[in-house]
Amino acid sequence: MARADATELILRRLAAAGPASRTALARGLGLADSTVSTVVAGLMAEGTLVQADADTETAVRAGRPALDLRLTRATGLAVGIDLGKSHARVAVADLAHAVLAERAAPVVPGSSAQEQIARVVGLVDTALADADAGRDDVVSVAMGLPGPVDRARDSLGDSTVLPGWRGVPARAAMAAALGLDVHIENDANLGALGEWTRGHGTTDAVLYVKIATGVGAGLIVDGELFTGARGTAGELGHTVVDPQGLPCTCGNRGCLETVAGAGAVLRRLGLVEDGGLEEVLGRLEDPAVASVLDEVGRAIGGVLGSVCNLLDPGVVIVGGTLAGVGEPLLGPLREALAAGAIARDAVPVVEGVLGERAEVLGALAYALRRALPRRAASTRP
Amino acid sequence: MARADATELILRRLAAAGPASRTALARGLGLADSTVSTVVAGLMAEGTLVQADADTETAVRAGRPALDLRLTRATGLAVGIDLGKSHARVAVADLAHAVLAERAAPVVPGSSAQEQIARVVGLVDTALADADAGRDDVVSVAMGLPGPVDRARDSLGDSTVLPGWRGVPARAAMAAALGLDVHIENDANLGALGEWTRGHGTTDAVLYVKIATGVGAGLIVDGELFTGARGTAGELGHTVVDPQGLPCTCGNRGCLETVAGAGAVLRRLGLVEDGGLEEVLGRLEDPAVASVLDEVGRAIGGVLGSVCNLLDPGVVIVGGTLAGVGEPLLGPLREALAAGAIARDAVPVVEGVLGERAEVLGALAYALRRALPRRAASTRP
DNA sequence: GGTCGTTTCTTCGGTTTCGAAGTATGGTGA
DNA sequence: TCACCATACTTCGAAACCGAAGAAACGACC
Repeated sequence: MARADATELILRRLAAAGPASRTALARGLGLADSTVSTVVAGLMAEGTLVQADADTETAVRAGRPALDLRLTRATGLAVGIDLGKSHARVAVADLAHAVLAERAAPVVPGSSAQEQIARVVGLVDTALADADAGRDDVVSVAMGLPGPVDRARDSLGDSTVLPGWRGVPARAAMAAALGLDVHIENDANLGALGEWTRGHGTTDAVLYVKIATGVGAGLIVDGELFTGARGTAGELGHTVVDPQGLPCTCGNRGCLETVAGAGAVLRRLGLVEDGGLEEVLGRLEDPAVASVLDEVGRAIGGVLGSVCNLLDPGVVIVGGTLAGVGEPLLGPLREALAAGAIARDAVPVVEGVLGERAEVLGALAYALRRALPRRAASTRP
Repeated sequence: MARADATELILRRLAAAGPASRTALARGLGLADSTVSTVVAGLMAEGTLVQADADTETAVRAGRPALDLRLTRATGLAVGIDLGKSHARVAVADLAHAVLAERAAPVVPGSSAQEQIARVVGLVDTALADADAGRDDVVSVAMGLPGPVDRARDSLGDSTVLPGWRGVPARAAMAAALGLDVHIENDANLGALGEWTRGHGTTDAVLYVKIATGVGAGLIVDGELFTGARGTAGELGHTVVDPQGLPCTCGNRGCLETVAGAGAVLRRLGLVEDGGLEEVLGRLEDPAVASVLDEVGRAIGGVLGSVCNLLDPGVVIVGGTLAGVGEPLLGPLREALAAGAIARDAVPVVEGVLGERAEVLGALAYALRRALPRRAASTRP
């Protein structure tokens, strides 16, 4: 609740939410129009801000058109990183929210944290080079990791997806390798942020469900990521759906992940993990595939019904690699959700629009939210 | 995010959080010490604030002791109301958080909303009279209702506990009967707020579970009640624990409420609803009772394990009439929760300290949070 | 009992922020 | 084409707020 002065509020807001007009800033920050005008004039004079071209897609309505302000490139860049079991992705943007570069590369599953960090650092440098920039230009970095992120230790909890990171102080290690401060966060949480930023920014409570190797969730409350007391919120995959079910890696029986998620789908179809998913996508007409997807959708939908009763989200966004199959999975999921929910009208379920980029772009959004723009000519002593 | 001036911030904070020193206010609100001093001096001069006696239980530490400020009685009173299936409770407090009066009365289950509203209005007037006050002195009222509170309609959703309220515009009806604006909220949510206010105010995310006739939950995030997109969050009782289980009033099978909650306990022990619970409390040694409580605790604990994986609360507080049995229920609950949770160390589970007063006091806390103190001598034109 | 350290509260000059009134810039409809 | 409306931005005097420095009120320690 620390009260910041108008200049800082405006700079942080522009970095976090992207270009906006003076009036929009005033309304969003609870400042007087006149205050914003005065401050903006100063920031423009020093070159921190510029007025965007007026040819933006202005909604056709009465009144003088608003002039968007955006942070210049001199205020810095933000970097988002998404590390998965077998891939790494990096995106670079300026503080006006323009994505300047994106890079991705495979990662050897099960390799050590050191190797993976080196790979990521290489990707970051390449992407920065693509954007004609260097690490010196970066003012904020965020990285997504598959597994519970323990805030107290700033490292990965027991992740079965990245075994090489056990005991590694993830945040510190990455920060040291890059020479920059790094925020770390669970990948499903970042996926939620990504999808929220590019589409459902107005919805009150958003639940993002990532159906990939495992099943994870991210929750956005009041425009902020909800991460729980220790930062490990979002573990949906180990909800027990059948106490007599198959044993799970977590030690319990009948977790959602034993019947749903890409891993379970491939196992039940007798496919290998590598490239198996592409085969599933190509065989959606196959009755065996359809039957498994139907069952998976129902299992997840059933759990989501109870979750919706408890949390009442405004929308459920489904992402992750398996979400790419679309209706064959989402249809049964919606049905099961509606059956389990008590509310008169069930929560809408939509497919994410970012696909496999949701997590990197979410990491980017996270980094932008925490970025403090560099002043072109700081007046501080 | 609307920025308010210091005077309003200070008044609202004192009403919401109770007496505090100048320095504490400055820190909590992000204001300069000098600003708070100036504003407070003005408010004291006009009689809105007074300095509390210094003989408070000051933590023994170095430095000049802080002087708590509190709102005078002239700034108004707050009223909290808790309406249950067969009871109504009312509490009156001043804006310095001193509870001035409490009243309770039985209500005929199943009676009409009109009758119940009349009963509540009578209780409010009696409690106000106890406090030597009248309705004119009240600046904020909040009421808890058992069932999902639909924000869009400001009324009770399909509540099986208060059938007489179906279709009644709860908020408007109550406001009209009292001649005062009234906030309405789910009772488990208010219980969460009550327990949080009197004990766990520092914990990050708090999950309150009310085990009464049914099973409900309230969640506090960032010091604020989380109510979901439509305001109906907290329905824990209809989480499916066994798809082949008993049919539930909600239309599904195997909801938590069919195996847990006071209703299920009494049914399984062959006891009547009225007064049956007292009998259970007196027969805790009876193996049949112990066995049922053990099973109920395990059922709730299992669900809470999954919920804790998803939400990672800092503490789980158990309240409601059935929580009064204590360890015979909480022990098995904790065990099942720990078994279902993936986190290294399980979330602590504690019994609420307010007992059956949790909901009224929560309503009071809710009312206080939304109270705007009356200025003794307002300077506005 | 006096000095020191610590925290709270006050004083005062300078800056930031606000509010009200006015100007700018586009649509809309006679 | 020209008043008229709606929204965005600017100007300027007044009020609110801040920061630094200092006074006040304790406990702790020699």
